Amino acid sequence: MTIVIAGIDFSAPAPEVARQLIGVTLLVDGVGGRIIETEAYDRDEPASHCFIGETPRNFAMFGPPGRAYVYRSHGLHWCLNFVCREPGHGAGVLIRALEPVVGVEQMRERRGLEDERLLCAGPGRLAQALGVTRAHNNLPLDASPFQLLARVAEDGTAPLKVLAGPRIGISKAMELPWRFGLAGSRFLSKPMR
DNA sequence: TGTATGATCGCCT
DNA sequence: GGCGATCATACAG
Repeated sequence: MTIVIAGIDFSAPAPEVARQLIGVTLLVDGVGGRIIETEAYDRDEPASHCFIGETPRNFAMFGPPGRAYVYRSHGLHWCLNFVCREPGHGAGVLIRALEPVVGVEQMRERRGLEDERLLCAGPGRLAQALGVTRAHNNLPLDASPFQLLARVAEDGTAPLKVLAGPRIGISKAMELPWRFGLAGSRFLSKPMR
């Protein structure tokens, strides 16, 4: 069984989906932009919420692929993930940053901030700018309020340059290069190296 | 440019 | 009881 949204097969392994998501446009209620930074997580690896098995918090990650998994981080921030692999596996992609494109003014209002560079540079900031909360947990990504738009074919120039590196803010499985980012983008939460 | 710290809460041990 | 898949602010150098 495969589920394809915006040209991406969400039943693929998380690192693969994470890499392919770079350049895809994500809108929530018509507000959003181009994904430029992601991280992959899988139940077989101890940095993942799924490592310990299914719980009330992470149940969405064990559901069908192509849905959202939203969790609260540090009691303050919401973070948005895309579920992948087959149902019951436990894998997902954390959306860490995007380049604001549509509804920039509304994002500014939600964030109470002028600097466009910091509107969506980080998972907590991104969720706030897009108005993502627990209410979005377990919702399918191919239906309202979500909208995923396939990466537009580059106009004959070079394909997107995607770099990989260690994930941010974790203390386990640091060796996995499962963070992906668009090379040189100024909207990254941190530069890639 | 870098390191430290507080805010704040659900979930796990 | 403790600890985050974080962020903003406050300082030091």
